[in-house]
Amino acid sequence: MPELPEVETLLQGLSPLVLGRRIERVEALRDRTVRKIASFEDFEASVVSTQVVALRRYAKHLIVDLARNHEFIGHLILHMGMSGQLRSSGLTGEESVYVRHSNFRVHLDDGTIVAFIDPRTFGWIAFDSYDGDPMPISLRRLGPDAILSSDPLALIKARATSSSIGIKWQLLDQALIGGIGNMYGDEILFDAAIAPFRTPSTFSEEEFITLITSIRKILTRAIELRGSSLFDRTYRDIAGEIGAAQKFHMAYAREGEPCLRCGDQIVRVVSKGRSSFFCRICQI
DNA sequence: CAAATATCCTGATAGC
DNA sequence: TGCTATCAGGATATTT
Repeated sequence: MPELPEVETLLQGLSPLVLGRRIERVEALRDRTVRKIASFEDFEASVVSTQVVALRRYAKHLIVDLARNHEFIGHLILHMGMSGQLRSSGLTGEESVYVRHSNFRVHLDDGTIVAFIDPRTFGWIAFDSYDGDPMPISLRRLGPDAILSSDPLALIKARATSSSIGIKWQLLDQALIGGIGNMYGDEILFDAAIAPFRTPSTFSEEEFITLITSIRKILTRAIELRGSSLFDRTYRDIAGEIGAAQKFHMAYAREGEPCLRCGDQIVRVVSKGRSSFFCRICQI
């Protein structure tokens, strides 16, 4: 389940492979993968023969800025969904991009092939034309990025306190703050010692500051550890290597195991169809 | 209008 | 052994 740290790791791996390269060909092997387009032919016409001039990440999205004749024309946007992976022929050979569920491929002018592999097809790719705003139109509804934004506290506090839903669901709301998913949501709340179902309207000023501190701390550490690869090893970087952040997980997927702070059992509570793992003693 | 729920999908796993 | 049922989850559409 690639969240912000996993997407940041993919960005680091992908950048040196594609920066400055020209897109020669794109292949869509599955209908659902390329979305928000009138037709694949339109999409193809938009991106083929463009040059990759920049790569960036916003929330859980990878943004590939494209130029034609040295003029910036738009962005390719990638969202990894639940099971999305990237693989490059330049790193792991051609056979690694021609695998089952290789749903989308880009062929570059140096022969490199980059594949988007996604069994559960919750991931997607889109193209947004440049319209004068550096933020692609598809991403403008997103809230501040969880780590790029210098001061998300002021931005989210007013909105969070005006809602009656629990903090866990607010952290997952990409329109409020971008980049946090179910896994890091639990890790952040454990670190901040805040219970997932607490409503932010009950938070003290200190608790807000603690929460913002934990968001930065947990996500930054996970980036340094190159993301979390759980038991199923679904997440891997573009070279196929697993991350190490899961070794530091204190709550997520630890149901029944002892809390590493107090020794009580970590519990799992399902609400709105989503699991939350937390410690009933440490998180209040 | 806000919040809750249904929906998409397939690999892994539990249970019989 | 091999089958079936269940589960996981991000974002969007639909319903309450």
